Amino acid sequence: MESRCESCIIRQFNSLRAMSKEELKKVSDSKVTKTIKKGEPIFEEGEKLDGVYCIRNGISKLSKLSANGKDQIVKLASKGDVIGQRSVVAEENVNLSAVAVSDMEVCFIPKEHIVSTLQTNPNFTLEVLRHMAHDLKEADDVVVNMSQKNVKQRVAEAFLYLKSNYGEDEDGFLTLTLSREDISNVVGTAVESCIRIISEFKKKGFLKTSGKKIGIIDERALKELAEGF
Amino acid sequence: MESRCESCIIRQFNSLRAMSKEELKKVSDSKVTKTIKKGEPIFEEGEKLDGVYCIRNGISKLSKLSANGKDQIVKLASKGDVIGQRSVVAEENVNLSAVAVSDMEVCFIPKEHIVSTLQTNPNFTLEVLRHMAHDLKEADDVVVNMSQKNVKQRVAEAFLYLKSNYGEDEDGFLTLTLSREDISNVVGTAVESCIRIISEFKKKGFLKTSGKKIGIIDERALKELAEGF
DNA sequence: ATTAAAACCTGATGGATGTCATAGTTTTAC
DNA sequence: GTAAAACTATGACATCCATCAGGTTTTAAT
Repeated sequence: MESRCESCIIRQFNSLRAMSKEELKKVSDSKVTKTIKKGEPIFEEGEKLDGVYCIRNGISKLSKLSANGKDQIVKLASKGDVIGQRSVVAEENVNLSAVAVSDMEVCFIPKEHIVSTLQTNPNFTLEVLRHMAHDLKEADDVVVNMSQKNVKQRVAEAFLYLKSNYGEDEDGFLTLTLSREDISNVVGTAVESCIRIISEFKKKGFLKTSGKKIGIIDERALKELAEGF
Repeated sequence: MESRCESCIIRQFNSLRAMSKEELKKVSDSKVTKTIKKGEPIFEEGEKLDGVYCIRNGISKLSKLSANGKDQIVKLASKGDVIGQRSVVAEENVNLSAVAVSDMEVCFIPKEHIVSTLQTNPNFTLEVLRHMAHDLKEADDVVVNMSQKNVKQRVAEAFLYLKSNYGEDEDGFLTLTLSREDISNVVGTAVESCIRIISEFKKKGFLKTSGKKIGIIDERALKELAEGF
């Protein structure tokens, strides 16, 4: 299952594409590919990371524990995303926990290679910077949504997000199946409230469910609801 | 009032300190110092920025308009902060509006100088990256606070933040006086709710007010409240 | 296949918070 | 210096949403 970074397609989607051949060779020689089962952690909030993780397959939730004991999911990361980068760049302990929400395959890249490339290859640094600028914008948007939209709107948005980012299967169900609790933790609400809203959306014909799988039937209605019409 | 960037103390607090003498000279030759009165905008959401603004004096609110017409304040920027950087780096229109909440003096730096330095000076790029990594962490924290803390806790936090970042005057009032509406927009709540909570804090002896000025009396109580005890 | 555990769902209830109405106070502008 | 405008404050009320309690269904383990 091992492979060379130089020929890894995933790399095209992230900042590693700005590395030179030699830099990439060093990374490839020292990287370690790991398999992570659904539910297992990649790293935990507060840990000191010795490198970053490049996601080859699967999806991870990045979350932060709040004072009241609830986990707020701040971001979902998938194929091509590099996680742990923020903390390596800032030379701080990691501020979020990463847990697999589906089986994953990731490459661990020791930070020495990242740090030394950051110090010498401005193209790479700029590429990382651009990605972080994008993440920051998204985070700003999340802040606004959290404070200005109600739970129903945020639940609607969450499903639209899941569809547009991870797609749906041949039966029209969202490819990424999250537990009701995970959905609640994305939305920032109580599990019961979240379930109630899903039921309501089902009754109104916006959604369909089958076990924990959820499918979007009326995307337009969800969009209008999320936008506040 | 004009001065050279090379001898500007402000620079020590931001990423410009990683510029070389020559780079800084070019910036200094092309920069334009502007005075902005309280209440006036520096730039508006959606605009295309031709440069960044380095704050020499005063404080600006960075906010985003939500679908329901309310302005959510995402960040307060002050002396030494460089604003507009995210959008210049990402080559996107700016995602936030910047409005002065006190009289300000800012230096406008054309983006050519920023972009060319980003492409050639890895130290500078890394410095900008570190700042952005820090902002991203803060944004993550705000997301968690917004979703997991109640309004009372967030109001308490806001005052603690204002004290620790901008200090208080000789009479014990917060140096930065925001309108009740601005406080509400930081906290993400209705003005009336915010005012009611301020009244409650006053009755409990946590705060004192004098006109729109607010002073913290019992910092410990506010901290405990914000942390959820 | 059986049982235990986990996840999902629904109802009842109370507290938190937004909205509307109205009045007092401070600031601004002429 | 005065009137208008903007801001601050408080009450009444409706709604949203979290919590608790109790059920059902699904999943996992033996």
